[in-house]
Amino acid sequence: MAEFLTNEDKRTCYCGEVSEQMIGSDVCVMGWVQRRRDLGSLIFIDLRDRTGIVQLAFGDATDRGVFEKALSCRAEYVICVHGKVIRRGGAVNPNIATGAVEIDVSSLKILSAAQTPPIEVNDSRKVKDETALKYRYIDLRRPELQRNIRIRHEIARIAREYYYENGFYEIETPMMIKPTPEGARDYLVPSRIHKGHFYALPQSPQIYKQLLMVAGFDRYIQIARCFRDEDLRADRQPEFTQIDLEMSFATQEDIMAMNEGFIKRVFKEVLGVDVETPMKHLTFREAMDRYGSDKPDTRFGMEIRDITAKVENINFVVFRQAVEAGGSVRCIIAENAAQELTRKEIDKLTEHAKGIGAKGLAYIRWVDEAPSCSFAKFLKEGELEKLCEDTGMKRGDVMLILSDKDKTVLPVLGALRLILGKKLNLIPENKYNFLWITEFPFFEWNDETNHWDAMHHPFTMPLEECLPYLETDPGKVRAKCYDMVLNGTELLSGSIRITDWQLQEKMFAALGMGPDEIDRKFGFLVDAYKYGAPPHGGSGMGLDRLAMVMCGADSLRDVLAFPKVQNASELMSGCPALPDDEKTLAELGIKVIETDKD
RNA sequence: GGCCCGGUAGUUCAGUUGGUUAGAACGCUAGCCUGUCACGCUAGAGGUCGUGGGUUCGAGCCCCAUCCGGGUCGCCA
Repeated sequence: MAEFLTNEDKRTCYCGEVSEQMIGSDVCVMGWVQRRRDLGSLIFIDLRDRTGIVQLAFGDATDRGVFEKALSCRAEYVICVHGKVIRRGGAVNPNIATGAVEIDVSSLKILSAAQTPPIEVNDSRKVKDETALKYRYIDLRRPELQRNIRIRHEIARIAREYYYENGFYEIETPMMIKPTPEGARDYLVPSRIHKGHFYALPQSPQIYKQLLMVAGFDRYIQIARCFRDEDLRADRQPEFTQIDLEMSFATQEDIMAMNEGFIKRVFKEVLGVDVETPMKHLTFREAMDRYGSDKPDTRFGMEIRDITAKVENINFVVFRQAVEAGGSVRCIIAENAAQELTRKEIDKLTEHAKGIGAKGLAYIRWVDEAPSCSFAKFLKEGELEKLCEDTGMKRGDVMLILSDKDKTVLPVLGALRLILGKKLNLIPENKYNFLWITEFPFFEWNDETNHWDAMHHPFTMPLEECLPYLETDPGKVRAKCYDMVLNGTELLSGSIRITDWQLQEKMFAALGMGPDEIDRKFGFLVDAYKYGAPPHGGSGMGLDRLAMVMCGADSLRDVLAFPKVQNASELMSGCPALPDDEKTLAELGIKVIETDKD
């Protein structure tokens, strides 16, 4: 039978706060039993709460009843103790903050007698995700997760403080909105009153925040929950949080600077790291050319090089065909990697490259006296040596060469670059490389639907200089759109919005929407811009991703309290689920149809 | 939807060419122990080998199917 707290049980401090300054004073602490060490007539209990651990001591002088209770304590019991802080009788434990002191316990209440937990609360004992997530409420007690969740809280707190100080209003936008077929799949919520109709959960507060600018609020911020019904990744959850903002009468530079200010502050306050601002800028084109990615990790080099001109005299049909088809020949050079990158390893990389769209991968590997080359038989005397010399390839290096359309060559080399960076340990830890990527293409050709899609979203302002190409050459149109990238992770995406309704209609038209469709889907937005709209723009920063990088975690799961697994279910509660009474579905006018698994 | 990896005790794992009663560590239970802190020592309990089917004299191991978990490509305006 559990004991209860009374008015005398007032916690005086957290476990991790008990210090040498408190020696001699009476304290009351509460928490979970981390471990009990029973030495016979001497018992020690490590008591844990969110701040850390303090040792409780029970011995000769301890009241027998209290001693018996201490004896009965097991892992994860929740207890409340009163006692006196004393210097430790034995050795100091340098591994914990409270290692010089202990509490000589005078009373103990067992508030909850825990069953033996299925998993241990211990950072050093790795439990597989499946089990850990099923018992998430236990796993979350681990110091590492406690710390991550706390850091996440700090980020959110600092965001609010910073943006409030800068004149932003926090305004909530609806969580139940109109479904749109554009972009990611919506999560749908059925309407009881309007049978057969659905609300969508927002993929972002995009349109509403723009309307808040039209409404004159000038500066808006929201720590906004967003939903996308797409497949998960380590850095992608179906439900995620953005630090979402919008500013009126602001330029792209103003918005970037505002975000930089936040990043500078949050890194300083949380990690003690000074972030240099203004951050470096790279256009989308440059990023693709040099790193094969619109979110390059610039913590290491190995940049992509265009060697089309250097191989034009080589009579290798693969290169020739690619160039004739409008493509290019490009390479990355892994310096001093020839020992590690064996023929077998290169074969693996080739397979990987094929898996992501390349037709093949050529290489030069220079380990012995003379370099070996996958297309040697197509080379004339001296050509290989000349190629090495021209590209600055040295003995000990490996060059990976790809020839195809740029659309294939660049991302594949970019992916190989990242794999090699990790494999060859080229990525320094504790380094934070921030970067703005700008001038994204507005349109992206969709091979499946055979029309242009908006790369960012259709409310993005094109660069003025690109307006003439809108109808003639959409592929050339670049946008006032910017991503903040940190160590290869896209942290933020934002843009200046179109505030001219006629231009907005033009953009919709370029995306293949007829007047009726525009009116049906976005009529209210176009209308809004007819009644006086300030120029404005904004951004959404991934709070989860920011927390992930700041915590040094590999997965969003490590910074979310209750994450979902790969198939978008949650293992603890077992959602999603079919409502278990028929009335619920009937009221919604919904009938579930059994389908074959496809 | 594709590809790759995994599923054996409460937990993390080992398990040889298919061969006796499936092992270890930690955890758990009991006993002993006055300075431990991953306490120590002694003893003990604990297994539908993810599930279903097949091959075989015999399957944790081989084959087929399926479920679950992880990574990734597609997808993510």
